[in-house]
Amino acid sequence: MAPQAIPDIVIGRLPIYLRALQRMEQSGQQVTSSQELGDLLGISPPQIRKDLSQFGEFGKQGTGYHVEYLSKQLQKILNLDQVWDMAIVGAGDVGHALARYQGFTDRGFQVGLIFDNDPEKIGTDIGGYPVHDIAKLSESIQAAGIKVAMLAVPAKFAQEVTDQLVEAGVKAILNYAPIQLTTPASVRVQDIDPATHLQNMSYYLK
Amino acid sequence: MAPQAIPDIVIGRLPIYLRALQRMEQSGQQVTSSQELGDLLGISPPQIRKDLSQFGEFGKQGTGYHVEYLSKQLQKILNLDQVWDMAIVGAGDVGHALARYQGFTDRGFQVGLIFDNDPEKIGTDIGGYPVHDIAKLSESIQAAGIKVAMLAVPAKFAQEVTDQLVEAGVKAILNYAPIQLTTPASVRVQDIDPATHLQNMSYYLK
DNA sequence: CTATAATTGTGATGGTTTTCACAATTCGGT
DNA sequence: ACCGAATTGTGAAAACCATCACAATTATAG
Repeated sequence: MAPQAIPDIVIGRLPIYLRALQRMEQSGQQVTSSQELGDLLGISPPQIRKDLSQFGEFGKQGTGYHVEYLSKQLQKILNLDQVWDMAIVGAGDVGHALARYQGFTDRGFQVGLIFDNDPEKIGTDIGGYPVHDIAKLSESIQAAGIKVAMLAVPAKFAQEVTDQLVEAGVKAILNYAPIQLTTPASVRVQDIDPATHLQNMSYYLK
Repeated sequence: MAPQAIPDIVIGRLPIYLRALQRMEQSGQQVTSSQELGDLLGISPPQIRKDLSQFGEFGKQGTGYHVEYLSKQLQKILNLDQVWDMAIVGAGDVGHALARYQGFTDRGFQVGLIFDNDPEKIGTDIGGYPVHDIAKLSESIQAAGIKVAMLAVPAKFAQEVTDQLVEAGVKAILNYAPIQLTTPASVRVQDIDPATHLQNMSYYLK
């Protein structure tokens, strides 16, 4: 029998655990426990243990988890034992902020190519990367073997650009456009829309 | 018995429904169905019907939902029948992009106050709004009665600023800092961390 | 060396969420 | 006026997920 598939919801928590562990690593902490992680993250300790146990036995009874070891293991599980090149599509304010964001380093990602359709922007530098003509999107991405893209174009163009990304072989899209993208099941999409997140919270206001 | 509390997970889907409905409104579409919404959003039609039924009966059998009416109802449920003023804390790249983002209008939010601690930035204009000294954070937010904040400061300062926001009466924080914030239960937090979202998808790569 | 406290990994239990199936209703066409 | 197709709202069933409780193990202190 095939090793039981891991629920999406479990995968979604692993990067949260990893973020906390890397923070501990940086501060020199060597050991932690499901209790401590849980307190820190607002997640119940049994939940954390159960999530981790899906992938193996990483802890030691009575002692807890070795921070660096667990961190490395999670990185391996999440395919972060390599650095993923990313394409940024759209060199507006959001694309700009993403290109200059220092937080990708050490978390498994780096900027590869940036694209825009504005002749004024093409050829200029953003965050040290040249802006390429979106006309060459598919071609360049395919040539570079890029599998991950961040989409920061107006909603109007988002689906059309997505289709090109998919055609170019991109398998993961971080979507900043406030629109539901349609992709084949083999392509993952995660949406980041500040208004949607805010609306979620506003239910609880008043 | 108290009217059964609505699960968080249901609330989380309402803004998604609303976004699709507003798009339909803009394109002049007057009527939709759980089937059409489901196809569009990748959510099963019964799920959509059940979610909506938690709040009332908005549809008509045989016909579906009147787009404008349902949109208005969802806005009311989400407390979006008013415009919420927001504070932006941190006038770096992210704060900049948020201040200039045109997507809040018509979705229930608008920028109120912007803060930074950099003397070079204080007093300058971003997106038409003046940047205020973060030293006056609590005071100004309290005076303006602001309940919603977007946090775009370095991780290092995020908790400290959060404490001030909480003290000033902020009840909803959209957190762009890559760190787990600690707040009283009465304060909602939503995290936006591109690296975390990317790491989630990278599990499925390869 | 032993007792105690801490902690994991996990089977069993309980709770939540999603899906299903269908009665009830509406609309359009004839 | 009637029929068939479309669609909602919802109770019941199924699937999924989180919590609990505890045996097993480890470290520490006396």
